Amino acid sequence: MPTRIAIFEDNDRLRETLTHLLQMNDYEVVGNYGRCDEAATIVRVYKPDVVLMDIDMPGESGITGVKLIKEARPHTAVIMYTVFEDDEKLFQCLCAGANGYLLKKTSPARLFDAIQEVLEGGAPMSPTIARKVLLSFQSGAAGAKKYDLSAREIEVLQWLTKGYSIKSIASEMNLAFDTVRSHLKNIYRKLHVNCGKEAIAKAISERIV
Amino acid sequence: MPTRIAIFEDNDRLRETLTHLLQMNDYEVVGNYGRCDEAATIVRVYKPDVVLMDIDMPGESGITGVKLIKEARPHTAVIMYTVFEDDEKLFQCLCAGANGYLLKKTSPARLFDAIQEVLEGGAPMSPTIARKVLLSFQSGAAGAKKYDLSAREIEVLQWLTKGYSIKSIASEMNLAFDTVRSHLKNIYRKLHVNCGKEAIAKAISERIV
DNA sequence: TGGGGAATCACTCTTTTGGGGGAGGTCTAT
DNA sequence: ATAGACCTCCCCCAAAAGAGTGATTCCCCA
Repeated sequence: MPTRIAIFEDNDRLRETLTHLLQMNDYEVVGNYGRCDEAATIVRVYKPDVVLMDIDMPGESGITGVKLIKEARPHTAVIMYTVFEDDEKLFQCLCAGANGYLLKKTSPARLFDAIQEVLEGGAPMSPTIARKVLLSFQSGAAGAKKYDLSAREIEVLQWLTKGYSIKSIASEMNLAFDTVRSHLKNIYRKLHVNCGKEAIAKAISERIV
Repeated sequence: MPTRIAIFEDNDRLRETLTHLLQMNDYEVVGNYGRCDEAATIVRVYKPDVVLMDIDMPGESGITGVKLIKEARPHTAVIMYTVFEDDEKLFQCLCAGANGYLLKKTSPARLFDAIQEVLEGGAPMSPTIARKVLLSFQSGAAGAKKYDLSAREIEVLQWLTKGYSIKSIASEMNLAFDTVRSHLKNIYRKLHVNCGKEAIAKAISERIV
């Protein structure tokens, strides 16, 4: 049986074009919609295998759309299909559960590949997107250098981000309690924070450690 | 001029095969090595555009290899080429700065595509790898459900992970100081931690919030 | 050779946190 | 209606953390 596809895209012209394009290639388009407010109901009723989701639409955004679909029918594969390539929207989509992320400049051939890929459990992404995703993992030295942390300070910060108390850190590093505290004071100053909790939040979210 | 490629792979047979395969397709293999202890020097001297890097090798691992190469010559594109698809090794490679991650079952055609893709600033990944990467962004509800946190507790935890003090959280949420503390006590119990610092570390690294 | 940063440790003082209670209200499900 | 959750707030007390100040080494480098 053919792959069932639903399209959420507010540009009427593009939506129709996509629909025809897919139909000509033996896909079954089970619905095409200009907004995704009812996305949850739609996927429950029409049970698409794959959803192509735009981001910028009237009413609920495609980001919300992904959330709705993933809550309603988690195994539905959702491929974002958008012009946006800014980090903000990208990572919001990924966190919402998107299975792929294609830019609209993607060729039809690649679009078909992507649909196939996502059906096989992959995660199709446009090259620049994949790059952003991998870059988001880059860690360590960059952040530490940025804040000019010394080797010892980095070490203390690493223990801190594991949730260790000052006493425990001192014990682990074979240092006096006050020495660790001294390092921490310098760390807080360099990171522009006022307490260990902020330091942990900053260190982890900016991947300093 | 042809693309310059260096190969780090401890299996002699595979290494030779790869070398010939690449040479037959107009790539210039500037070196192939059975270990990556000297990777830093090698990339500095031979200036490859792309490096194919195995993980399991005698001496330094390929993960260390990526770090060395990225420190020595950051714009060198490194594609992991390995049989491993466990999360541990995968994310270590990505954090070390890998630009791509291919499983050894990848077809030669796809390998060439990947080299081209990484040269164009992309991030070639085998489908199952790409999937793991995207999955690592899935956040929120999953973790929160796992630890059975209530809506209010999640809200408090979110403020906490931003580094807010109890007093500030109370102020932000228009609650009494003791109410926030009460929520925190329950959060700590549910997360199996003993203090806010541990809670922040756990919440962020497990993407509970 | 003198300055400066890093690393080490010490003391005091105040504020913040965590752990232990308890208590009253709402809401839901049985 | 009764039990069990959340959510809300209160008290006490001890431990931990933060802020300020200062001192001693060691090593690098200008």
